Amino acid sequence: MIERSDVCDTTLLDYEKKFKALSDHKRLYILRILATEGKTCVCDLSELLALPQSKLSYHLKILLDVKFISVEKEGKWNYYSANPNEIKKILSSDLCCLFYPE
Amino acid sequence: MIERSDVCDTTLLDYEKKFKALSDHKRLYILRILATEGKTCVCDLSELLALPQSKLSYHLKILLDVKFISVEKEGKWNYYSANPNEIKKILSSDLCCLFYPE
DNA sequence: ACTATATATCAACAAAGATTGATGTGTCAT
DNA sequence: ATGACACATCAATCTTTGTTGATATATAGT
Repeated sequence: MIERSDVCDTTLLDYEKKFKALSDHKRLYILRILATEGKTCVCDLSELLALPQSKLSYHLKILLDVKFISVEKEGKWNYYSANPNEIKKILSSDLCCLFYPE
Repeated sequence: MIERSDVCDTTLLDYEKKFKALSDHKRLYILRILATEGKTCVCDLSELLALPQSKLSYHLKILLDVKFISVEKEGKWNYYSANPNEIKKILSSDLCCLFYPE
């Protein structure tokens, strides 16, 4: 639970950053794919989303920075996956079904 | 409740817009003031937030567009207030306390 | 009608974010 | 060690947002 006393400008800046990460439909789409498909490597994502690799890396980094997703390195591949808990901290349970269908 | 079938790209574009509205700490701050203080006119907001009128109007419009706030005209004044329900549709209950302290 | 106040809107500019193509780095197979 | 692949990062550019100061509109009081 967030304490009222935490709700200072610094906190607002943190949330600004998180909402900024969500304020792009490409990134929302990426999140949805990762949430529903699970662990996925960049090259597969690139195909699924029809996004060039470099653009994808750019957007993945933004989502990574605010911890909505995380990476695991396995040999040549980087597997990305969604962090349900971080997402659920922010979004209403109704909205979560955008990413996590019942 | 949002149906899985609604979760198409058009929907994502709608959410993109809502998150964009939240992705600025000035606007988050405006929301918080409106949520806690209730109905407030632009001139009072301008003082409370130390924002010039024109900048404030710009940000209010963005919040208005996505229905997080609404206006009532009364004589010379425009009174803005937060729309708790619209905000609660989007944000987790934890996060809502950013705006609506228990 | 005139003036003052409250607010919205506009045009010019500045700043931040996104896209593109190229280059760099690490890993694997040969 | 060489070549191919997976990916990150970078610099240049383009696009979108935000800011500023000025102007426009509406209302209220005199």
